[in-house]
Amino acid sequence: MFALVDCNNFYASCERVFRPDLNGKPVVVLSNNDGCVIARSNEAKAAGIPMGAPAFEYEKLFEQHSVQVFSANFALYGDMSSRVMDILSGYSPDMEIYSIDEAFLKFTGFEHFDLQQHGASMRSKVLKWTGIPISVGIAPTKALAKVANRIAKKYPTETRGVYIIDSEEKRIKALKWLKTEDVWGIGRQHSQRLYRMDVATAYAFTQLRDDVVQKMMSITGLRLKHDLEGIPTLDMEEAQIKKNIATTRTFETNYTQYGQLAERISTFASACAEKLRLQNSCCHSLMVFIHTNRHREDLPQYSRNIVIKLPYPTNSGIELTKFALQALKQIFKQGFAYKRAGVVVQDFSQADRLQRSLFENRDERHVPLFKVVDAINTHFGQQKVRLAAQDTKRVWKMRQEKLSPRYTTRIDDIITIHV
DNA sequence: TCTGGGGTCCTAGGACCC
DNA sequence: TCTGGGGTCCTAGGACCC
Repeated sequence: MFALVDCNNFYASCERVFRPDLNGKPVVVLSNNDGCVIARSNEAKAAGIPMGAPAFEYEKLFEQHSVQVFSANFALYGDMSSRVMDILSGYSPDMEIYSIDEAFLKFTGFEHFDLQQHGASMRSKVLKWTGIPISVGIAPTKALAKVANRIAKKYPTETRGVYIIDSEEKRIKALKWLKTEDVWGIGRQHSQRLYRMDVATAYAFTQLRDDVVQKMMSITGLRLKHDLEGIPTLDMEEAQIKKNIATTRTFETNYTQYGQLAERISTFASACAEKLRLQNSCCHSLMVFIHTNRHREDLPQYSRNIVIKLPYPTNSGIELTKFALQALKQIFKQGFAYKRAGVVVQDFSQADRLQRSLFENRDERHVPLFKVVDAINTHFGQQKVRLAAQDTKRVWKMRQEKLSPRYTTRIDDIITIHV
């Protein structure tokens, strides 16, 4: 059996842990730049705030329902996530962290365990130790565990947050209940096509012929179908090193000058380099893109990206910045108001097993240099040491007007308790 | 005025190899 | 009239996830 454990309204729940006065009240968390709603408490959902809602369009509704609005505090969410995952890892030797707020657990050899009780124990321990409410779905396959989790979340009173699909009757009932577009792995495009074929539930999807599914949704869709039928097809995945690393941002204001963009691109390239070093990778190529604001039809639009092959693999912030700026020079055009840009590094190899070339002029001194830079920045806080090409005052330049304290990762932000 | 960020996998088609 | 067979690698685009 597999369990899918999912934190309820994760970001909103994190904000509530240190603000219990917000329990029972509508809470939303905004994306970077305070742009869109990316998390909602149940009360906020009930108030009619959709996922992805642009904040400025919903200000009135926020006011009407006294919604508590927060800027994204990823330092807090990341730390809370690792606390939750630590606890869950005690419930099975085989765990896959699927996202910041979700994990699969595999129960092999748990035949003599009462899994209902096992799930209930996870739930109460995570709640007691972290303050985060979770839902647990347990079933013979990963896709069915996802379905079970959805049921647990939808009917918290009846299920007490834990639901098990352990019989054919329960499986059929669950699949008939689940709408096509809510199936894990069926997105908007496919669900629209499926509706045109009168496939409105997960059950109807499993009644399609294998070749029909494969033709329409490739091997990925067929695997999903089998998993929903109760045939374990999707297995646990090993934590892998990333194959792409991106650092991209929407700007607080429009940038029209090359110099402004160059500073941003330098910061993004440095951040990519740091993430590369963290997983011990070097990249062989890099992509830079710049976009104007696509929502402004009154302004001239321009959007381009360029991929640069590097002469040698690297994870040096100095080198990546140099190459990223070369790329930017090639695509920058005067006369546009830029709103978004980013750097994506790709084609990785392991940093300590590089294939070297006879003619490369790689500066070996960067390796020890960035070891020191990373050590200093870890010890004294993010971006204490930066390249001169980066802004010396601010790093991300985002609007974050409603940022909560970093309660768990910053000594100055620890709460004081008055007895 | 204001609209997020970061990933994965699969397929088809073209270029190229022997 | 008739023009082989079997591969690999790369890229772009489409779909999906949180």
